[in-house]
Amino acid sequence: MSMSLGPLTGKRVRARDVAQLAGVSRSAVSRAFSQTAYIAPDTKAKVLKAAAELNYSPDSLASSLAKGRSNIVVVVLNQVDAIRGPSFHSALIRSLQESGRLPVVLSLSPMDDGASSLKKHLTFPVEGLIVMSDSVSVDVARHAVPYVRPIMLNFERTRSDVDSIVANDATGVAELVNYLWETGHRSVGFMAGRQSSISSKIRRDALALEIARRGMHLTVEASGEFAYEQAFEAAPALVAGKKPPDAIFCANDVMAFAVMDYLRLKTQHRVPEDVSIAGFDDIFMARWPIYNLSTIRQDVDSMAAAVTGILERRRDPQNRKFDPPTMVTELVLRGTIGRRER
Amino acid sequence: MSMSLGPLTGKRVRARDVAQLAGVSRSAVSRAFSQTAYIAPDTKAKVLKAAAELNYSPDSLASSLAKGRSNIVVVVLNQVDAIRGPSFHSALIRSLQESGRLPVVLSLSPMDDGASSLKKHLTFPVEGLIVMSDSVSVDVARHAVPYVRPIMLNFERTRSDVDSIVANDATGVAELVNYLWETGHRSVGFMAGRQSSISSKIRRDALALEIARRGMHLTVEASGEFAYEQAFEAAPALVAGKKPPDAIFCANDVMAFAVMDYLRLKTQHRVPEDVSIAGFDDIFMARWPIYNLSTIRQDVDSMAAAVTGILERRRDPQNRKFDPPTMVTELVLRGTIGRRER
DNA sequence: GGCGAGTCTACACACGCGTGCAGAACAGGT
DNA sequence: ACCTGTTCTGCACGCGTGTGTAGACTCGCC
Repeated sequence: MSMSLGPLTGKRVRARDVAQLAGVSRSAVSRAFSQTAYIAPDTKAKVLKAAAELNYSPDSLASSLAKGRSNIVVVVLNQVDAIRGPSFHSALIRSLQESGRLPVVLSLSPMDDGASSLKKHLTFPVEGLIVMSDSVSVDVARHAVPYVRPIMLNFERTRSDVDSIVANDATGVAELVNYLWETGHRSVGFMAGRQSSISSKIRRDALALEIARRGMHLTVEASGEFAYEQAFEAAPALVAGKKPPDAIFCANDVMAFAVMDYLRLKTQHRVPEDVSIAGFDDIFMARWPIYNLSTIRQDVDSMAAAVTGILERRRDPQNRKFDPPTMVTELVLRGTIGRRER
Repeated sequence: MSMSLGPLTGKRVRARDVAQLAGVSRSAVSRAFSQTAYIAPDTKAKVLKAAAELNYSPDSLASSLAKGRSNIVVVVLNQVDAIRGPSFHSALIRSLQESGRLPVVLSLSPMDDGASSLKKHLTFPVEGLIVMSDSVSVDVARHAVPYVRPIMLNFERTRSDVDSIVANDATGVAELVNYLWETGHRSVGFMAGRQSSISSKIRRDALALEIARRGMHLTVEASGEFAYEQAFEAAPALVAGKKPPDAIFCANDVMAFAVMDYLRLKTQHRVPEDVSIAGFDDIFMARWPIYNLSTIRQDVDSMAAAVTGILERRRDPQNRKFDPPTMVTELVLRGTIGRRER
């Protein structure tokens, strides 16, 4: 299998080498690899045989140049583990490459709004631009690659010149509140994410709405910036009163871990006997027995597939408008939500 | 700032557009953006002004094609959070892009050795190939991109046709063992990573060597596959005897968390009073107060910089041999290593 | 054998850019 | 005024591939 090819063997093999070996013209080689172009079956077979022999495949970049259609998709993020955790990043990358696209990752500094860095680095034609960073605005994205419709995954409000996935966070939150109600919880605290984050706002609004509908009470709120350290610092405020809320909902899982750790390390409150905890995302650590967190799951694989689906539809530019895919959330019940007898 | 450019404004601007606006030839535009080519200062200024006006920068892919030198670097991994955690991935991506390279991420299925998938996806010229997956062998990497010297970060044994970074895991482990010795530990258990992983083997060998040198005892070993779940399952074996080891060293942090969680959830052993725990990597969770893990840190930023440095040196192909950069590790002492009175 | 219809191949150009080379423009010296 | 040297620009070709088009070739029929 590994034929021990010497040190850094020669140059890449080009179409003309294959043509020479197969005894045909270079353009015949090109046609053999094209889906649409016309070519006699036996010439095609001859070419493919020679190509396999030389281990040739067409240079996809030169091909992009010639066709005027690139297969490069740029994924913009701040940190790999920012919004949906590394698992979504993995799923997205894999989905892109399995659909024959080339994922290029662009990582921004935490506070970079991308205005200059996007234009500096995006000096090549792209098929798509996927923005996972919530510090990059729609305007910046549109301006950085004016000839393409960006796919915004930071949940900025929908605009016509932008594609996005409608993450149905509100439904998931409603489901959670309903379960909390049924299990006897009446007062709820909320740990918010970043101020600028739309998803944090969506989750908070849904929480407030559903709570009000049932006559429950949103008793206390704090902001944890989506990060463990800040949430740990902010946690005391959530249980400061004489009576802590029945349950605390955190805008993501990591902050839920911080609240749990604060409660067990610094207070006498037990989870879930005294305080119930719920998170959002269902990252891999939520299943660890020490947390065993009840949370709202985003299906990262179907989200990634949805992104690829958008790119697929947008290949035909006359698809002006179509329904943005809606992502379903799932309430995952583990051990951090108890029952309150009434 | 955001001048509300209409919906999907026209095509990309090319060099000839700039040339026309500046009143020069297209090649003058090209020269204006070149570092080496000769051009009169005022023509250059004229061109750059026109370029700024049109928001132009040269297509880096077409440029690669023309120069016969690509700036694309492919990063191969299994999962984003596989070997060194997402933080190294972030650091590497950023280091690459800041050095003007284009990072393309290729994510393999967990068991994929890459033999076919690498050849299928790498259909374009690359400047470098960085392999972070330990399921991809040197031979596969060499064969997938025969014209380039891969940079292997899975610590396979050094070969002349491959570049790699010498991660000085052994020194870090020696430092740890020395500290364990000084704090009175005499018996040590080891939680290994994957069988196939070279880094796990390096760490185990270093541990065994240093322990033997001091007349300490490597009393028990288990394998946790670098993963929390498997480590949690394997943890009982480490403390099964009538007397658990004084300390347990885990080949990475995540497995250390699993062992700690097992001990506190399922046994009476306290950390660090009864059993000391040490990990490897210093991922962000190691600082969480519930773990507060003593561990061996890899400096992800300098590792990433080292990778970029290798690419830089290899731009000149006559640099046949140079010393591979050595990464220093640092012993991070937190709360999971206690003192044993003797 | 000649001729028309049909099938396929090779030529040539294009994609956007880098760069060797020839020659234009210009300055300075005699 | 003429020559030499220097400085710069534009022409033209090449990077590897896709594809419209003209024409070569085959085949069948009269």
